[in-house]
Amino acid sequence: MPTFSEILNKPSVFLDRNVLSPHYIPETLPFREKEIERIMNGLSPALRNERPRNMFIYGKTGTGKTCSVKHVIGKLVEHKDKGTVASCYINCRMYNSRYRVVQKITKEILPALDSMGFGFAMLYEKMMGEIRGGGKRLIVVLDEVDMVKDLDDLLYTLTRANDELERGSICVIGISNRLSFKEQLDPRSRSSLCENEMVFPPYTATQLQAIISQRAKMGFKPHVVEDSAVNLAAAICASETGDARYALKLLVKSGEIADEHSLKRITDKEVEDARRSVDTDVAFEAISTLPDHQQLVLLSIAELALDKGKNTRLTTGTPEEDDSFLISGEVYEEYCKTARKFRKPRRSARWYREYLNDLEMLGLITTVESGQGMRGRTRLIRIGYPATDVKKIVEKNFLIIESSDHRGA
DNA sequence: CCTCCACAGGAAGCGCAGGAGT
DNA sequence: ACTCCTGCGCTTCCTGTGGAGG
Repeated sequence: MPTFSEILNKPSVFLDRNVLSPHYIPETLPFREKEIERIMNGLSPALRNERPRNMFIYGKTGTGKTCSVKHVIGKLVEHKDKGTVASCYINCRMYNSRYRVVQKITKEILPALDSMGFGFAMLYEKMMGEIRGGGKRLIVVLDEVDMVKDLDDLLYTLTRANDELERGSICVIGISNRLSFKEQLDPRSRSSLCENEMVFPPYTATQLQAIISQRAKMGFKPHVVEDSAVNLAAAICASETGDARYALKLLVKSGEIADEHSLKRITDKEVEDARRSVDTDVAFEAISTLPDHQQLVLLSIAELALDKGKNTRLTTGTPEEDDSFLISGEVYEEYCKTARKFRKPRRSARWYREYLNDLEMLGLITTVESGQGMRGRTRLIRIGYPATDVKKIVEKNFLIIESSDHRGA
């Protein structure tokens, strides 16, 4: 049995793990100089006590959108003549409705107030009072803005608020990784949010390589990471999505693997191993935090996909145009069975469709509208992760839930 | 051509939880 | 302690929608 001091004194390849965290904001963001300058220009009116124009930023995940905005906001509030500038960063995955967003803003600018349980009108008045009173130039960053359910209402509220304010103002910066969501917006809210638009392109392989090696130098002890390992990590990410966050995860995991095996260096092999491990970690995280019924739907899809795989095992040589698509209706039937098996009251078919949309948004499944050859209009569903893994994760989760239920009952 | 099927997704409304106002 | 109000998850009902089949 090791002691804590033994564990703490165990040699490690890491120098500073914080640097490798996706939340770390470096002093300089390579390859984003132009974008940062534009954001700074856009927000600079706040320092002259004017209202900055709203801004909408989009780009794929891990292209440095959030990082750049946080970087600029950080510089802004550090500025010596910041005057009445205030900022509020909101991740809309957690604050996904007009009510929650306004509640979060109010709590942020009025920390003394215990904002739980107020009605919307009350919160709104408190917020407005605070902005008016301080003549505040409030900058609200709405990250993953497409997650907000009543976004039109929210944007309307926030832009209308400016008309009511004779002192102070609200400026909205929306960040999204889905370009298409802009089309679903009400024309009025679209024009107000998109007063100023920016696109963050994905990093190229060489850019990723530079970013990773910069971070690796700060995060690991000298000469730990082999150059070829950095190149491999960059190549893996560039070929998949150009997601810099994924690249950082790979590095961290590689380091952990190296520590585990008491290795002094990180080579291609550790990166390869890390890749497999990161992929299952991501899936596990995404799936196990899902609400119960979404997990049940996912499990049903996984089981049907496995059944179908077995039946069509004879015709193995059809990787393209594989008919592993499932029909919405049959998945719902399977879901009802699964729900009964786990003694959960089943949700209605309408709500089940809503779950499908959520699962698709998370990239756990993909769906396509049925074309010809199909009867009627339905959705064809395909699972995004290996069905066996999904099944294992969900069933494990439910075994835990069930056993704790029994103890409770 | 029309009708039917098998769904998609909008609208309305319901019950509940939890805080405000009295 | 009570009533009122609000947000939220959900169901029920309903109106599209696009190909299959007669």
